[in-house]
Amino acid sequence: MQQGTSKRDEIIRVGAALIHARGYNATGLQEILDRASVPKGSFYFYFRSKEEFGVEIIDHFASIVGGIFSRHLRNGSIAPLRRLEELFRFFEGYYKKQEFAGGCPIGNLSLEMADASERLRTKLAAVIREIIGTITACLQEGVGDGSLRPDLDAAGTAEFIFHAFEGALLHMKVAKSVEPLRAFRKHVFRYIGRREGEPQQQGGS
Amino acid sequence: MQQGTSKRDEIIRVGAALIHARGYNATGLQEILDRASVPKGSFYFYFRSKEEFGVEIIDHFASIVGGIFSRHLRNGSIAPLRRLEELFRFFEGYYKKQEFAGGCPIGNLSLEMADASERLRTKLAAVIREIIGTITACLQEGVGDGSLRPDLDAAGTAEFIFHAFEGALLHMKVAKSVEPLRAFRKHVFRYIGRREGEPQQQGGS
DNA sequence: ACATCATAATAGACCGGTCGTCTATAATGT
DNA sequence: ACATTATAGACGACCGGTCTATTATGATGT
Repeated sequence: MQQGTSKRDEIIRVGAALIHARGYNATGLQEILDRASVPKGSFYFYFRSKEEFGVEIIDHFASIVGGIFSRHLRNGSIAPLRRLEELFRFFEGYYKKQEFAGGCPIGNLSLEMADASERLRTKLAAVIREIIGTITACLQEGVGDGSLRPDLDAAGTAEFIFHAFEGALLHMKVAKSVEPLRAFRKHVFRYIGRREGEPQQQGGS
Repeated sequence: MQQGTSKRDEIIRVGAALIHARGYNATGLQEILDRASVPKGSFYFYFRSKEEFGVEIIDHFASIVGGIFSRHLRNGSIAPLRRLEELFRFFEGYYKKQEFAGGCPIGNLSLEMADASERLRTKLAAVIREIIGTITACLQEGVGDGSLRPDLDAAGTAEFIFHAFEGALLHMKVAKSVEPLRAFRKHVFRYIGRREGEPQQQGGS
């Protein structure tokens, strides 16, 4: 009985992987179903339409990506700025393993689907809002413990960091290189006040 | 009628607009050809394949986007930092007019096509490299005239600015709001050293 | 002027894949 | 026995990119 659900989950799992690799429009239902060994007709028993399925795929990605952000940024056992560092170091390792393919599934779907489906657009916007919220909370902790300037605009800075990260992932995907992620890390931490592996130098206040 | 070429250009013009609005995969040749009033069969007289056509579409976008960057950032009549400000102000106005639809055509195609076509990927990477180069040159001018720290890593900073900008456009597209672009401008100029919120100029437009 | 010929351009057939629907069947639980 | 849950896959209508055959066009040689 629980296996009934697992079949549905399998469609989502396989579909998410395929959509992450090829994109939403370039991925056909047939291919997903073939790989999941699920007959065509069953799809419309589990999902109302491809768009409906897309919403669930976004939920799936949101829980994975959001989970990574949360696990790192809410880890109370290390200092807030350090958490940020570890987070982006983690992503760098992950994407190196993937040979820079795929990129951010949320970013990919955002650019591909925002103008095509209002349903998916609002869903994606909510996911992004939450991720930025997680970063914001971490920065606020940094303000609280004195490692960041007391007048720091945590929400705006978190948003800016998210922008730079997404842009770096885009650049990484197209350049097939770690370099964009390196530049991102270096400048993000310089911006918020931490030097990375470099001689500290007066940044001229 | 030596506009044999103009017919070809018309296909590119119409195709670029459609691909900018809907994406590469979601745009069919048929729709492009219908709107350009060119029969289906003629397409393969002008272009070898859809991918070949894609390369030309990227060239088209590159000349438009690259042109905007160049026109602003190589304008010797105003100070380098001011050029950057005007550039992003210009984009903000443009996207407001478009109601935040479309986003950056280069960014869109990068995420959609980088893993699907090596041909398009390298082309897109080159376009991005050139844009970052234009920003780099502008920053170097700023270093030269003393408005930026002498030890500024111009190339890395330019790259970082590009990342943040692309990320902001992504966020703008999905949130359908100017706010991401506002946050981007505020933090970018805070990072490179210009204080915002202080009346420093009249909106010269 | 006329026939010839290469090229420019068009027309539409072609096959395969798309999403989505439909009916038929099998497993399950009460 | 029977409704419910799930599987099965054919089918339709349509649209995708590509190809081959055909027709305009225009230059050339006599």
